[in-house]
Amino acid sequence: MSKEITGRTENYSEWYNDLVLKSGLADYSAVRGCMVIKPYGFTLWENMRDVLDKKFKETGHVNAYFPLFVPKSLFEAEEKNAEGFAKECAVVTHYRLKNNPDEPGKLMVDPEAKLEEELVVRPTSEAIIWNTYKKWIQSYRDLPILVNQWANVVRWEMRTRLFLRTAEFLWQEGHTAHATKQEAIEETIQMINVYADFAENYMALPVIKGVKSESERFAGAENTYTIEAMMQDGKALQSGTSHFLGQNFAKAFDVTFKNKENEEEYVWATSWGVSTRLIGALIMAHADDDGLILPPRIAPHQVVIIPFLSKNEEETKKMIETSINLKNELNKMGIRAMVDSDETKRPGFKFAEYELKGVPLRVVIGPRDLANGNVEIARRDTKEKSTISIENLPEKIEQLLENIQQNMFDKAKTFRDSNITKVDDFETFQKLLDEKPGFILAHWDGTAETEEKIKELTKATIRCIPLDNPQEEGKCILTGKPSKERVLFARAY
RNA sequence: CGGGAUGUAGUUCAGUCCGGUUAGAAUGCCUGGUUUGGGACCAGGAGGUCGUUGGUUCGAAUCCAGCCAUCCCGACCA
Repeated sequence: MSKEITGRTENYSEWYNDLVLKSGLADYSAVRGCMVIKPYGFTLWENMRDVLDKKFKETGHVNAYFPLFVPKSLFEAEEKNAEGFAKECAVVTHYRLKNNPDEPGKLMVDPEAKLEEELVVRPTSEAIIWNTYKKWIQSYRDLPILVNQWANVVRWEMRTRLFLRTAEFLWQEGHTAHATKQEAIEETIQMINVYADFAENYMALPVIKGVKSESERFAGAENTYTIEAMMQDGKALQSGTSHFLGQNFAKAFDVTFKNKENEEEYVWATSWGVSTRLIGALIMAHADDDGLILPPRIAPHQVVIIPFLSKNEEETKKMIETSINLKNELNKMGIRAMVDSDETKRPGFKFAEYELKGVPLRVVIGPRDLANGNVEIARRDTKEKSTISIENLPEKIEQLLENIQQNMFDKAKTFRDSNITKVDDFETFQKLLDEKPGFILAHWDGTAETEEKIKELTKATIRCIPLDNPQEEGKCILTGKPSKERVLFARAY
């Protein structure tokens, strides 16, 4: 009642904003395009981060930290990369403020304190990292270098949206250096697989793995792998990328090593990243008009236990006790459970509040339940309520959480799959994008010109060329030229 | 960056067109009481640099200009 959420069908954008703000994930800030990630949102990010970090370490990576600032001369060294990001770089030009003599109490940039060389606020860290790697690498024995960093980056976007596109955002960026091309390519593929595994098994977000077309490729990369997810409005969201950088950065930063044959060679590189944008994906893939629906594996709270308070003090005490015992048992099993015994809020209010926050499972313990040895359980994903015996409750809850996790994935996958259509003529292609938004598999002649033209006509872009794509003869949807496989088209965030 | 809209109490908004006492409502908040199986009720109370800076005026939330922020559409975006 107090927190009205705009309906999904009414206005999808407003629905999204309402959810982010009212569920307590994030807030706007006084800085253009920058948001505050609130504790609830940050806990969610921490959970995602912890899972990913573990996976990175399991695959041999270590964390490090590189500077926020990149001297302009370093930044521009890899030309394509620099050019790709140039338009959205924040630049530090001065290092001091001073009192404004014309306006007492106000500060001004001290013109005397101009930097000799401007510092670019990193939009990504390849430049500063490869400049560093040059010092670290002399021999094949120094390779591979498998480093990741958790950091913030800044991209001065014209139009921002909470989590999906903000001027500053949090992410991780892996930067690896290898002795052979083969090894670097394997690394690139390994990491896109790590991302896909994370998206599907933790975020319950089905993704399509693929390769970017040349025009959608990361600036400075030889090849970009991507995972693409479908949102509930049928649009695609690029959810993670892994780049094979070839020797581009090694050449730009003169990073060479002596191989076993005592020959000087350029180092092979990869980089890969996912960001807080994933939280946007989570919302748009799963949430409904009542609020967020978070997958149990990363939800800040997996279970909320709400004791009903009774006039009978003794009874109330007992319900709270039972609640806390259950919480402790769940915690012991590694389940993130909380008790809300706040007397000042009524149960109905709490129900609505935790539904808004997307807590996967709600356990209600009231006098009636207590007397019968039952509790009421409500799952967020299906909104089903059931009364179950208190016997073996923790085990049942554990099972239910797994069930919810799986159900969320299945539901999202069914939705996605039913919104992927094979199309063979351009008229249908155009019509479908407007009438039934989703992904379209269509033939493409492989040229950037055709891709550009299709984008102009339909606003749809090639999201990726799926991996393990079935090969089939066909004709380009636009030009009719021969094509050997279908590629994935969609309108995208 | 272009077009449109908005900015008044924690929140949502009225008041602005047509300047004039002490700026209102709902909700939220605080206190007390009654309540409690799906967003409770009664009584009392606190809470506002009207986004910001400047201008016009005897007088500005109201008119004008700049700036800041947000939303929507577009352009742009690995």
